[in-house]
Amino acid sequence: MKEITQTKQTRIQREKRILIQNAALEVFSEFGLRGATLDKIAQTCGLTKPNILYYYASKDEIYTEVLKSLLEEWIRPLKDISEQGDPLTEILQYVQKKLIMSKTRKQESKLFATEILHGAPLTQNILAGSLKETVDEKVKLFDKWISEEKIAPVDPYHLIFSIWSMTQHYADFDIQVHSLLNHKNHATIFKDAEHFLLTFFSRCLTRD
Amino acid sequence: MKEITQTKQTRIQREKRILIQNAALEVFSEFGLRGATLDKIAQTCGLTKPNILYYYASKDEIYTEVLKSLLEEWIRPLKDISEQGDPLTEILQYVQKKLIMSKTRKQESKLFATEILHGAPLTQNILAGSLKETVDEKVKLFDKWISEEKIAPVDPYHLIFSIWSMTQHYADFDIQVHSLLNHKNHATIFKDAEHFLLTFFSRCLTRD
DNA sequence: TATTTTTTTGATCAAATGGACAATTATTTA
DNA sequence: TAAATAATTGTCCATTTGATCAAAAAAATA
Repeated sequence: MKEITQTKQTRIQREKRILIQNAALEVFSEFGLRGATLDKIAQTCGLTKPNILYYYASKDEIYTEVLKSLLEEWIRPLKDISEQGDPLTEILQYVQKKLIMSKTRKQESKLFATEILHGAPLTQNILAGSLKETVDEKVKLFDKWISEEKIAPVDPYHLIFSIWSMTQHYADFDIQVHSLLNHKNHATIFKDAEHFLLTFFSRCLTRD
Repeated sequence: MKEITQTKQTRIQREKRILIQNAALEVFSEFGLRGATLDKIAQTCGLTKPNILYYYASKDEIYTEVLKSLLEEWIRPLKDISEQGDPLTEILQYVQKKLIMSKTRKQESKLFATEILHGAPLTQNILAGSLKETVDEKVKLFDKWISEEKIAPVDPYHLIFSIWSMTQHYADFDIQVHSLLNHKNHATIFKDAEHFLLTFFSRCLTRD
């Protein structure tokens, strides 16, 4: 039976599905949805192609599954921004967390970037739902902080976009970054980026 | 004869090649190198597949050609930054130009983004050469301005990265931007973005 | 251990796709 | 206008690739 209900998952099913997802993340992030092949995924995780299709009905299903399982983790740092903390500190910490994610989870960043870049064909609803909810919530919080004159008045939506774009740039366009920086040491690049970003955002969020 | 030397190009060759390039830009930017098919390009420009292959030896050649012919235009605004002008004005004007390009040349922006994201397989040398040259030149200029205390001391490379990432974000991730901004009017989004970015960068580049 | 269920795989298929080519048609040139 | 050259296309091919399926192997269960 191919029916796989949450409670009746076999040990083998659990193991193999994770195996496949890891391989899929690697291949999808490098080649995109269309560039990735089941053969490549199969080879990466050491299974045969039909065996993969025993666990997932189609290539698209694997792709959607991988994205869905990453989304939660991807949004978390934004959710972590707390109304209780010091506004500037909270935002700078968010910047830092996003930069660390670009450093340590490059594949995930590239996967999301490719997906959105090409119109988010399979995840538009997910992104428009779960993500939008959290963003709207934090925008309200930022607006509150602005009205209380705790941070400088800036458009909260565009502030979030700027944090995303500047931090993710180091993951998504790593080839270019490294090339232009003479293939400087990876750790050094991120140390410099961190310094730049923190200076940048603290200046911009501090009232004159 | 398939030899097409610069001087011996037929009227038809000139016209058709441009026709193909425009169609190719449209298709490649939407689907990526692998997702795009010769059939789609042919359909888009109203030619037959073999006819396209009469003008270009392969799909890859079309792709490389499109990228190459765009690169010049893409780098130009950076080149335009002038040592003679007022430093802050020059940089803010560059930000503005890049944002306008995101607004009016979305396809090109997405094409470059996809290319670099996936390792720039066909243009790595181009990017590492022509682009790097210009970047290095402007970095020197920025460093000069910093030593003359005309702009605040920031890492010039990361400053350029931040300009690129923040402006291109509005083209590359337009789906997400529109979705999160409740599909607000296109012009309004860019007006808001411009205001945000100019405020942002002028604050950061002004010495305390 | 015997039986049932799950897992694995070799063989195969159909569709998609990049590309080749000869024959035909259109255009240029002498 | 006739010959030469350029442009176009219908047809075909080889490869890739997502997916199927029946049979075999392995694991779980009674």
